[in-house]
Amino acid sequence: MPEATVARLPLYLRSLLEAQHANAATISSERLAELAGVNAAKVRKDLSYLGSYGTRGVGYDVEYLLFQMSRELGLTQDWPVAIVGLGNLGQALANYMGFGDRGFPIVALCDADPRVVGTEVHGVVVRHVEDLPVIAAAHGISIGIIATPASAAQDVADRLVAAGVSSILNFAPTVLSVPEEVSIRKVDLAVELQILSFYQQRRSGGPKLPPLDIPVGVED
Amino acid sequence: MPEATVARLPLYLRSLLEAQHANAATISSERLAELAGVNAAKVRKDLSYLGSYGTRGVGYDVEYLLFQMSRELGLTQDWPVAIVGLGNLGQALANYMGFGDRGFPIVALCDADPRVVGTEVHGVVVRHVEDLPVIAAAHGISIGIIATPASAAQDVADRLVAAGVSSILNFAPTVLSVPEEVSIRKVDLAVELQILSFYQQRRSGGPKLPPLDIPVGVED
DNA sequence: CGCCGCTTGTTCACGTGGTCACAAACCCTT
DNA sequence: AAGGGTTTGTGACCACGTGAACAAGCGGCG
Ligand SMILES: NC(=O)c1ccc[n+]([C@@H]2O[C@H](COP(=O)([O-])OP(=O)(O)OC[C@H]3O[C@@H](n4cnc5c(N)ncnc54)[C@H](O)[C@@H]3O)[C@@H](O)[C@H]2O)c1
Ligand SMILES: NC(=O)c1ccc[n+]([C@@H]2O[C@H](COP(=O)([O-])OP(=O)(O)OC[C@H]3O[C@@H](n4cnc5c(N)ncnc54)[C@H](O)[C@@H]3O)[C@@H](O)[C@H]2O)c1
Repeated sequence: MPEATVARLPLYLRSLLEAQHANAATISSERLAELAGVNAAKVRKDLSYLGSYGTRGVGYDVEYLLFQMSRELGLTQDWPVAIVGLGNLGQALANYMGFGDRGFPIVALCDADPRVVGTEVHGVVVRHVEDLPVIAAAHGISIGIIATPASAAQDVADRLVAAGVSSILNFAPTVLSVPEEVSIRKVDLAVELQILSFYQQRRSGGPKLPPLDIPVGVED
Repeated sequence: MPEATVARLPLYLRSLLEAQHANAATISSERLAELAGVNAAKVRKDLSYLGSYGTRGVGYDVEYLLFQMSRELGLTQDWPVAIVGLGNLGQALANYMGFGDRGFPIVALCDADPRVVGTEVHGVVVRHVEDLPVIAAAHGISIGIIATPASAAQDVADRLVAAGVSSILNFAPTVLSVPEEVSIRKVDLAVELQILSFYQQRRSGGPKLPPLDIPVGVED
């Protein structure tokens, strides 16, 4: 299945939940596309990777498609999550209710700062990052979230991998190297803002300054 | 310039800053590729969109490339940012130092909850979201961050657009519709976790259950 | 029972992005 | 001054993802 399709499945899932909430029994690819903000043809092609679960002339059965998609995304089981680094961001994540509700219970919190270790966040006691192997094994943790400063991120990633965690979500602005069999995804807010800045300046600044593509043939 | 290239420029920028920090005068595409975690040929092609700023046999002048790239990304000026919604996430973002340092000062905070309005976060007083037009105009805000519940996100987006904001970063798990001339980027943590879950189950669960692509000829 | 409108699933053409490979260009050494 | 080693910039090719179009299939209606 194409990576691009996988990345859209969660959007469809969310849209299906909305449709279900609105008591829709079936949904057309066009409506689903509208809810998910994509092209209808793309929706049909994506869904066809899951199997032929639609009915021509009718659409897709919302309940059934929800079940199939949840199964495909691995959401029929819970995936316990550990958060490492409980600063501003880590605490916000730990306090967020939306994860546990959706099958990603936050069962472990780790930090290296002795002032943070032992405190309680959202009902979970913060443990020392050294204890990761024991904690991970005890809870069957397979997903880890890194919310430490960039300087500590690679070390934390290594510890997570050593503890048997094979999926990592990284908020630190740095490139991590992990074994091939470990999935890694990154969320970098500074990058997002800079991308916005690029297009913003394209629009407003426009070509005020000359392109300045005159080569730097200066030395002579 | 290809969208994919634009999305990588910030990575190169960060890598160049690292190189600069390590007192490197020049840097090769290969080294830069290593730091940014991409292919070297891709680096060269990406950089060639900025102009021919390299020297064959030598590499790229770190300082000069930093300047050119900052200029291209619009980072030679500050872009004041407003955050709307100061719950868990919004407060974490407001307290984060990394944005102001990199040219994205957080100059305004808005919320709708009267218990939050008037409080101070990281030295900035939270204003009511109704006042957005005045606040935005006063500070010249062009970038807005939405950190409200999903149910309020579209309303907030409309308010931001009405206030003249033309770049939006959305943390709420919902699809927003905005005018064509407004850039929008979204960060959805639940989606990221679900993508990880998909590959996790592919690895661990593997094809334990049969593909189950037998059509649902059930009703009879 | 057959026709008609609707929606899916799939095919095809296209555009974008990624990778490879190599000539051109540069520095340094001799 | 010339040659060797190095690295850029780019052209060609390939893979992937996207969007449009359409036949096949389904339900409902007359
Ligand atoms: N806070 C935000 O809004 C925000 C925004 C964008 C990016 N980020 C990134 O997210 C990361 C965390 O940001 P933050 O504001 O929460 O930082 P923070 O400094 O508030 O918190 C970092 C936490 O990590 C802990 N830590 C440090 N080294 C550790 C180690 N080796 N093992 C375990 N824990 C360790 C610290 O004790 C601290 O509790 C940073 O990389 C930052 O760049 C944060
Ligand atoms: N906190 C997290 O770690 C986290 C993780 C993933 C996604 N999110 C998403 O980020 C968003 C914010 O999460 P949170 O945990 O901070 O939520 P929260 O409930 O803690 O805070 C939401 C804030 O938005 C304010 N608000 C509500 N309606 C508003 C309106 N119309 N105008 C202005 N402000 C309004 C509320 O008063 C509140 O202060 C949510 O959409 C959530 O799904 C948060």
